[in-house]
Amino acid sequence: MNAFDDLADRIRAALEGLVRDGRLPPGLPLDSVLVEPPREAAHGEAATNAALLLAKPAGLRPLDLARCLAEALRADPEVVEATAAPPGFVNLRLAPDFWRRRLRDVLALGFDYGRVDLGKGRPVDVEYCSANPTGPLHVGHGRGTVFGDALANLLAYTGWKVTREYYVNDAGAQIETLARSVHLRYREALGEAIGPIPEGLYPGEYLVPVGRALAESEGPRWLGRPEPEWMPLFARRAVEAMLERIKDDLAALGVHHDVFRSERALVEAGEVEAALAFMEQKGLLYTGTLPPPKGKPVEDWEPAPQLLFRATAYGDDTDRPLKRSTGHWTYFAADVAYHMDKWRRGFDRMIDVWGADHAGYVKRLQAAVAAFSDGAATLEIRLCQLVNLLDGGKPLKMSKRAGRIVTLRDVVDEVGKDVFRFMMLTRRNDAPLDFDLVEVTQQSKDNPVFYVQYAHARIRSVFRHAAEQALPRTAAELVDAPLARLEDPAELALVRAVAAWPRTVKAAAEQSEPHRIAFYLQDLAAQFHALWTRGKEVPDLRFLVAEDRPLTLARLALLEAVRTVLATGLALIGVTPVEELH
RNA sequence: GCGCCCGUAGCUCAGCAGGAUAGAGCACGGGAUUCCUAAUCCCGGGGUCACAGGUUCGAAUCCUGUCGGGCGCACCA
Repeated sequence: MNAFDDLADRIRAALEGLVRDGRLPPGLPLDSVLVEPPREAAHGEAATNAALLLAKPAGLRPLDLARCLAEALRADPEVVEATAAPPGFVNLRLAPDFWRRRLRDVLALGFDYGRVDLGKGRPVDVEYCSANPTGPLHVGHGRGTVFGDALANLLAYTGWKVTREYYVNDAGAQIETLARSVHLRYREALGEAIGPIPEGLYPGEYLVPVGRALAESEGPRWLGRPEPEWMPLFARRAVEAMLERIKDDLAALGVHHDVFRSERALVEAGEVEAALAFMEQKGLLYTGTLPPPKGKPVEDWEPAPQLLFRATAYGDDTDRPLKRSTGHWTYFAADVAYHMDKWRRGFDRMIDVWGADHAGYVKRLQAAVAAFSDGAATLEIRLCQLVNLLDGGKPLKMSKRAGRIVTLRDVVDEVGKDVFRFMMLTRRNDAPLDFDLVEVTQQSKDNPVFYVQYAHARIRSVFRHAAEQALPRTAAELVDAPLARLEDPAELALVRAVAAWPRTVKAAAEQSEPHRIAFYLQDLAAQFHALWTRGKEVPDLRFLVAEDRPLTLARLALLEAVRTVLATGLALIGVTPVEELH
C-alpha cells in the first residue's frame, strides 16, 4: 500500500481510538486529514495537520490535541518518534522497515506500483491535437499533443477508460482554400507556369506532391473547369493527403489516437440539425441580434438577427451565434453537435486540449455542454501556452504565411521523440515554454532528459556488472533481498523518494498535470546520482560489494526499484528509457 | 472596454488540497575522479513570492482591488 495512505489510515485509526476513549467528540471530519512529507527534513519523515484541522470542531487547543494524537501514535510499533510541534503539527519518524517495505511492493508490482483506481473504469474522452488538415503539424501543435497524450496515459494508469480522440475540421472555408491551393499545384504539375502563389492560398511546398498525384490519377480533365465541379474531389483528396501526413507525424511522436472524428461526416449525417433541435426543445435557442463586437472596431459590421444559444444562462459573457448571416452553421454549432456526439457515445467526462489562442472559446463550449446535458456531463479544457522555438538562443520565427513554417516533424527528426516529449512537459501547460534546438540536443546536466535517462542507464550499467558476477538481477529474484541492510541516510532518502511515487501519480492525475511526473523523475534521478557519487567517496557505499553478498542483494533490490519507477514514469510521459548513453 | 492566463533568486522555473525557516536548475565562488560511465556529485552567497487590503490559528497558495505582461474578443477556423 501507498506509504502515505497507509499513514493516513493509522492516524485516522488513532483519532478514532481517542473518540472511543471519550477524549475527542464523535463526528469529526477525519477525511480531510492530510499526511505529507514535511518540507523541512528536520521535522521528520511525515507530518500531519490533523490537530490543526480538528482542534476547532473538537473544542480543543491545537497543540493539546497534537500532543494527545502524538501519544496515541506512539503506541504503533512502527512509529519510532511522534512529536507535537507548534502550532499543532504532529511530526513522525517511522521505522526504516516502514519505508523499505515499499521496495518490495515495487519489485512485486513492477509497472503497477503507483497505480490507483481513481477512475473506477469510468469512460473519459481526451481530445488533443485536432489540428486542421491543411498542412503539416508545427511545433505549437506538438506541445498540446504531448500534453494530451501524457494526460491520457496518466488517466488510463489511474483507472479511467480512456479514448484518445482527434477532431478533423474537414469542413468549412479553410478546406476550400486548401482545395484551391491544391488545384493550383495540379495545374503546375500539368506544366502550367503558376507564378507566385496568390494571397489567401496556402503557399507551402507540401502541397506540390498532392497536386502531382492528382495530375497523375486524373489527367488534365479538371483544367479550365468551373470550381464547383472539381471542388469536392480536390477537397477530399487534399484532406486525405494532409491527414495521412499528420498521422505520420503523430506516429513519429509515438502518438496514436483511437478515434478520428470528421466534422464533415458529422454535418452530412445531420447531427448538427439534430443537436440544435434537441437544444431548441429545451428552450436554449432563440433568434436575436447581438450587439457590435467590442475591442477593435469592425468596419463592415451591421446588426442582423441570428439563431443564438443562451450561453449567458450558463456563465458565458454573451449569447453565441449558431448560424451565420449566410444561413450556414457556425463552427460553434458543429462543435456543440460534436460534443453532444461525445456525450451520446457515453462520455460524461470530456477533456479538450487546446492552444491558448482559443481561450476565448472555453466558456461558450462549457456552457453548451452544461446546457444540453443538464449539468450531467463535464467538459474540462486544458490550454497549452505557446512554444518559443529558439536556435542557440535566437528566436526562430514560425510563420505559416511566410512559408517558413518549422514543422513538428523537422524538430522531432532533429532532436528525437523522447527529448521532444520530455521537454514539452518541463513546464506547466499554462506557462509559455522556450525550446532551444541547440540546448536540448546537448548531452549535459543542463538537459533534464539526459539527466533522467542517465540515471536509468547507470542502473542498467550496474546490472551489467552484476551479470558478470553471476548475481541475481530480476525483480523476482531480488524481492526477498535483506532490505534491512539498507542503512545509510542516502540510501534511505532514495527509498523515501520511491515511496513518494504513488502520491505523485495521484496528484498529477487529479489535477490533470502530467508535468508533475517529469519533475518527480528529475528529483528521483537527483537522489540516485547523489548516492552514486557517495559511493565514489565512501567505497562501502558502492552497490556491488564482493565480500558481502546480502548487502549487494539489498542494494540491487533498491536499484531495481528505482529503475522500475523511472521506467514507469518515463512510460507515462511517453519516453523510452535507455540502456546506455553514448 | 471586457474575458481568460501569468507575475516567486541575476536568468529559466517548481511549490502537491492554505502549514513550520519559500525550493531546484542555470549563472557566480570554492571543492571531489586509482573506482560501478565526472554526461555526475558536495559546499556557499543570492528573495519585499508585483503592490495594497481581506478571510484564519496560519496565505506564494483562497477573495477583492491596483499595477505590469501574454492571449482572445460579430459572421471566420
